[in-house]
This record gives sequence, structure tokens and C-alpha cells, in this order.
Amino acid sequence: MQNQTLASQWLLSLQKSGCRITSARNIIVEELTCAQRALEPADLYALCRKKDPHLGLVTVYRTLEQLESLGLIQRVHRSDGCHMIMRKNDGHEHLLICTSCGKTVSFQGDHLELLFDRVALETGFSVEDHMLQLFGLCPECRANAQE
Amino acid sequence: MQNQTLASQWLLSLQKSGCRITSARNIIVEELTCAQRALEPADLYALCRKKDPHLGLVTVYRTLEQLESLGLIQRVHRSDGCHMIMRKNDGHEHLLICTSCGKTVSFQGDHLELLFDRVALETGFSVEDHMLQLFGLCPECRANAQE
DNA sequence: ATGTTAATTGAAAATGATTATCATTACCAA
DNA sequence: TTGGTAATGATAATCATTTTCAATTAACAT
Repeated sequence: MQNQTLASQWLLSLQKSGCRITSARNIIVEELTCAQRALEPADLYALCRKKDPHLGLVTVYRTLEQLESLGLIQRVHRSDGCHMIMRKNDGHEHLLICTSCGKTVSFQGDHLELLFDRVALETGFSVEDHMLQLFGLCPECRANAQE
Repeated sequence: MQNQTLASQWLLSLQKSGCRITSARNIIVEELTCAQRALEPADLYALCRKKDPHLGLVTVYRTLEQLESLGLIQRVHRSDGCHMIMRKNDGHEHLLICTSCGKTVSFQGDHLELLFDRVALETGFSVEDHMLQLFGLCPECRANAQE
């Protein structure tokens, strides 16, 4: 179970940063680490409440804040809004998002440094960070669209 | 005056799409076309009210909506939020944003198609759109930071 | 120029997402 | 086991954005 392992890694990180391990955080981390698509806070809240109907929305927001400060999750940006959340894989990977079903896959962005260097040279800026996301249709949704 | 020209181009586009040219739209378009940095709706509102204290925030939102549907402006995404607006230059240009003063410059993203093709091949997705933004320090802010 | 008409406006209220407050609960080190 | 304290959830508060609606005004025909 890779997911369980990832979840326990996250919990360990939370613990190292001085947080306590609670049942609420267990559930939230479990849902986030096994999600195959980006979630909005409200989506995540709904998923977690299936496991514990008592869990509060505020706790979801607070846990997301901590996970973000630990660099374990990232925001997903879309043209119509940017409230989605997805686990961050190691290294500098970028997201490819299916615009139909929301499925999300990450990929390596090779050779982007060349572009960044060129832009820095042309503009005089120092380029220190970047954000790249791709949008398209996943294999399943392509098949459904064709039929 | 390139800015005036750009502003009148935008107004013409609005007119072609069936909108009326009003003084409120004149002011909003003027501010947007000459802005050198990304603006939040509230920033834009404040700027416009200097020219007409009577102008309402709702009108700003409505005009932004129309300009966006015409493809004349684009959203600017940041890690901490995505409420900013910037004029869109022609073609497929991307934004480079100064994290200190907000100044914004656009650049051409050459050879990105190669990367997109590779990702499409590896994942089975069809890649149909992308979003790329760079963050850094503009020449002025770099100089100030060094002193 | 003038009147007509429908789009546009701004004020105020409504909405929806996120954050702050606070008494209660529960984790965990001693 | 217990005590200190972080964490929780219900509620209220905040902030950005939308909706509503009566009054205004640009565009067009006369």
C-alpha cells in the first residue's frame, strides 16, 4: 500500500513540525494522499465526513494550511478559479489536468531552465519561480468523447 | 500614444460585441490598457474612482467579465491567490511577474510544444491548453535589494 | 434636435468561501 | 493517570463577488 505509506509520511511530517496526530488529521491526510484528482476544500470536507460525520469544515481548512506550509500540497489553478488542492510529488513536477473528469497526473518539465535563462537575459529580471500546468483530456475521457 | 490606440481598439471590440460605450467603460478600459502591473478588481476600482468618484465596483466586475469573454484580459495566478487581472497581449505569450513591485512583462514561450507533445505521448492525454507564469525580481527591485 | 427603447448603471442586499472566536475535547509527555 | 495545552467544532464575522432593481443614459430612428 503506497498510499498508506505516503499518508504516514505526511503524518510524520506533521508530527515533526510540532503537530499532534488526531483522528481528524488522519482522515484528511488519508483522503488527500489517495486522491487521483484535485479537490476543493468543500469536496475534501464531503469526503472526510463520510468517514466521520462529526468532522468540521474549519478543521479541513486548518489542516490544509499546515500541509501547505510543509510543502506537501499545492494549489491547482484553473482559468475560472483556483481553489483546488492536490498533493505535491517530490521534485519539480508539474500538473496535467483532465478538463472533463478532473483526473490529475504530474510530469517532469525538462529543459525549462533554458527558457527561463533566456527570458531572464532578455528582460533583466531574475527568474526565481515558475508555475506550469497543462490541460487536456485523459485517455478515458477521450474515448468517451469519440464514441 | 500606443495606449490610447489600444484603449480604442478595446472599446471598438466591445462595441462590435454589442456593448454600448459608456464613460464608465472608457475609464476602466483606459486604466487596464495602460497598467504596467496586474491589478485586483479592488485596485482597478480605486484607480477608476480617481477619475470618476461616482463609478461603482459592480460596474468594474461587469466590465471585467465582458473583457474576459472577448479574450482581452487574463487572470494572473499566484501561489497565494488568483484574483489579479492583466491585459492579454496578442499570440501565446506568458507572464513574468516581479514578486516585489508587481511589475509584469510578457514573453514568448518557444519550444514548449515539444514538451507538450512528449507529455501527451507519455500520459495518453491530449494536451489542449497550458498555463505558464514566471516569478522573479525586476531590474529595479534587484538593484534595491542589493544596495 | 428629439423622443423611444433597451442596455447600463450604482446602491443595497444576497451569496459563497474563508477566517476568527471561544468554550469544550482529546492528545501525549511526565 | 493526570495536567497542560494543542486541536476541535459550532457559531459568528469577514471579505470578495453576484444578484436585484429602480433610475439613468447611449444608440438609433424619426
